[in-house]
Amino acid sequence: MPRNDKKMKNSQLYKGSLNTIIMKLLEENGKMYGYEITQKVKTITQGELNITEGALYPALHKLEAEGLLDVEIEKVDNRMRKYYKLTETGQKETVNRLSELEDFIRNMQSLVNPKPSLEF
Amino acid sequence: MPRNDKKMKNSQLYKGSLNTIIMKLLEENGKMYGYEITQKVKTITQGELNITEGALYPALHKLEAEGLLDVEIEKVDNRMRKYYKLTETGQKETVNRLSELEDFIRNMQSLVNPKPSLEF
DNA sequence: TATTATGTATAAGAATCTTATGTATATTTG
DNA sequence: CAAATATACATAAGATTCTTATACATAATA
Repeated sequence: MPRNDKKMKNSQLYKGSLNTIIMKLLEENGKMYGYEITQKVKTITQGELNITEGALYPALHKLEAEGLLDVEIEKVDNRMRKYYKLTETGQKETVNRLSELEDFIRNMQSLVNPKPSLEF
Repeated sequence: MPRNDKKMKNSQLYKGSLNTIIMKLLEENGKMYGYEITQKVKTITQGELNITEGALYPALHKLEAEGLLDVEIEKVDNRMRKYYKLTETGQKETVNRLSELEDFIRNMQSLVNPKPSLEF
């Protein structure tokens, strides 16, 4: 059974951003399951970012182990789903992560798009 | 001889962005040496991003090995400097990397700051 | 004279991700 | 209806990138 995923590989730039993405999506949507997260990200980025299972599931397990996520298992259509949601700690930490992301983006833009000192 | 660098550690988000930063700075400044790059980045980001030597020098060596950078050794004040500059290939690749960075930032903003469908 | 600044370098280990699998059920397509 | 695709989870091996800790050396400062 071949996996015909056309694995166009993500830019190295995404390395390190997965946890923040997961936490933000959970903050926004209350609870989500793994597969749903991959699809949501694909949709939002118009196919530009594809989260692989090999990255996603270990990340979810780690966030759970760190006490940032809670899990709740459901069975839908005879298929298992593991719904994740932010714990209270997770909610607080999400604020920090999003703040870090803003700083990061701002810094990257400063580096790449340096403002001319003055113009006229 | 202790290094008293107050190593406040960088956010994981920066992981994967170092090559792009180096190439952009070289595109902008023509040629730079390693230490100069660390200082420039520190200045531009107002101390928020500190590139460590352990990350920088291997990255420079790799970019050189990939044919994206050329190196030229100078001796200033009896101290060695290795000036790096983009090769022609490196210049072309820099355009791609910057384009990737723009896409990355755009995608992260879409994920984190989803637009309301319509507002009024 | 001891520390800090300048300057390069590498090695060990951590963290994150890709790639390749494995298992299982439901749905769609040829 | 059989095969492929979609849905849904999981892990292991290896690659890549980075942190941390060193190492060496000279110049400037406290």
